[in-house]
Amino acid sequence: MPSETQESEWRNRIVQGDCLSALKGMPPNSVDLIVTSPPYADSRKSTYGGIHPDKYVEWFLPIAAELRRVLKPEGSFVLNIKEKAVNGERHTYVIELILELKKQGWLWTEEYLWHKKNCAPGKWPNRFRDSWERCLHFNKQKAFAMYQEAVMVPMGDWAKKRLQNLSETDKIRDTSKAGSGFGKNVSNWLERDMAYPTNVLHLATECANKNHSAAYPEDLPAWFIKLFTQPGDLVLDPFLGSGTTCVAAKKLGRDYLGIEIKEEYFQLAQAQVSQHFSSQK
Amino acid sequence: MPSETQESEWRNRIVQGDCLSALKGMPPNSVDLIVTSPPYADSRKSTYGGIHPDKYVEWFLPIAAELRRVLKPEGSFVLNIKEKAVNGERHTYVIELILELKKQGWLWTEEYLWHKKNCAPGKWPNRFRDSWERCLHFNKQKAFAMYQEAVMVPMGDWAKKRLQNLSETDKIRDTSKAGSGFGKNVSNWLERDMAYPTNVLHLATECANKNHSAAYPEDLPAWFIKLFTQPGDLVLDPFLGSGTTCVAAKKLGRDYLGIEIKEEYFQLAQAQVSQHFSSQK
DNA sequence: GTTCCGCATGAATCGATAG
DNA sequence: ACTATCGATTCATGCGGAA
Repeated sequence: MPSETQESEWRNRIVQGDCLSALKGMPPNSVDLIVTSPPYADSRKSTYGGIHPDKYVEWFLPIAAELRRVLKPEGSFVLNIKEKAVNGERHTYVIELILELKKQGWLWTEEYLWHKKNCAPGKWPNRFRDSWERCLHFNKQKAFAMYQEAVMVPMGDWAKKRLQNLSETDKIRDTSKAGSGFGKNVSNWLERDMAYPTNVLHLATECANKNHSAAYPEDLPAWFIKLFTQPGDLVLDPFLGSGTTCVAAKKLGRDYLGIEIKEEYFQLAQAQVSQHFSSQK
Repeated sequence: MPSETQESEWRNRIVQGDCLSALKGMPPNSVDLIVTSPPYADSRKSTYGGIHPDKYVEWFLPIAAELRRVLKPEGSFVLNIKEKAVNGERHTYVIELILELKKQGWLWTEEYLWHKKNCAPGKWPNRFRDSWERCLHFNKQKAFAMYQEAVMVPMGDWAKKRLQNLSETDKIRDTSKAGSGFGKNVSNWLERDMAYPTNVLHLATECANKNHSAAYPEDLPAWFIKLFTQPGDLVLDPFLGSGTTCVAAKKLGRDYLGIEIKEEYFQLAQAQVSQHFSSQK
């Protein structure tokens, strides 16, 4: 960790260390977006020092307070998380966390979903395979940065047909509408082969043939990075893992800052990001 | 409402009245499955007497206590619900309700999702269209009835490719085999091509062109009815609305009980169910 | 009898305006 | 300052009429 708290020291770096300590060294109001997938409760205890579900909220809250401090007022915080099933029930630490984060001052703006196209197989007597995770969206204030056009998607089939066969009367009608001042955005209609997405991301999980267990597809942080930042903005992941968030940010021309406590993952993350640089040049 | 509390009085009927009062007249441990979509907070205030978001939990809890009383020990309770956006934030009444239901003794077994294929349009500066709702699954005890085979689905790409590559003669042969009742082999193949679903239901909302506004596609209760009951079991919907749950139950050979307070919806629900009867005969 | 196209219609939400 | 109402925005779906 650098001892200076100048902003330039906190850009395009991967820091090894405890994220709470590292965050405390950072200047306030300097991050545009936080995207992270924290260690899951009790899972992979051997590899990551799992947190017991009953202790999860109290473990996370001090970190969240620091995240709130370093985030810009118009910034966003996206938390990818899913509660485990414990003793046949869904544990409540995630929803308790939402309530506590609100007490901390966070606004719970939205709950996006990651609907996994392919999820781990398995069979249990009391439940099916879990194919979704929460992407909780928090803010410091009601007015925050959002660039919706950056994530538009092609429209449904019907639109293609419509646009192909756009009749003369249709065109005339649209024009006259605009002329009379009612249809304020003709361009919207004419250029309309793209639509805004919904709050569900339907992405596949990353394939397993990489030499790390990144259960977080690059498309996930990439989507939120496009949606909530512009090129040159700073993206923070306090639980970097194998580096996915930083790679996504760099590929999109954003600055990144990753924090990772485990030596092994820290090395891996550095390698992933460097690899991208070299392949770029 | 009947004054008797004999079980036969509470099967294959639609009751008009306040659901809390009606439930209190019911015998305990008599229902196999409760599937319902209660009036959403503050919505349809004009037509349904909307409940204020801040009062939602306290309004729902006494009803939930009665539901728990009438549910069989091995029964399930599926609650389709989604929180509103209030003042730019997602309201917390749904997650507070989960915590309170647990205090009441319910087990929060799972959270299924309804991922809507088509969701309401709209554009806002701070969020996208909401295309999902929660289907919270609660139980009285850890061991409950679940018939997973009843909701198996055709397998994914692997099966599709196989079917694509089948020659026409193969298809005909397979079809005729199946149709003629031969072929344990065929059924084996079919079973191999079937997989257990996940905890996400990807269904379209019912379209508006019907003469009632059932914003609850019949496939949704039907799926849970198949999953958690057997023919002859009793399915309860304490907020019946236009009757969708009862129609789904009856079509699947289950007994039903619907409770609806609004005269208009009560009439509509009765009509819907009768219509199904007559078209059956 | 098909296929195609036009159209109305939402379990929505926000911001502005009015009381 | 707080609540109530209204207009604007937006797109997948299925019906009905047309080709």
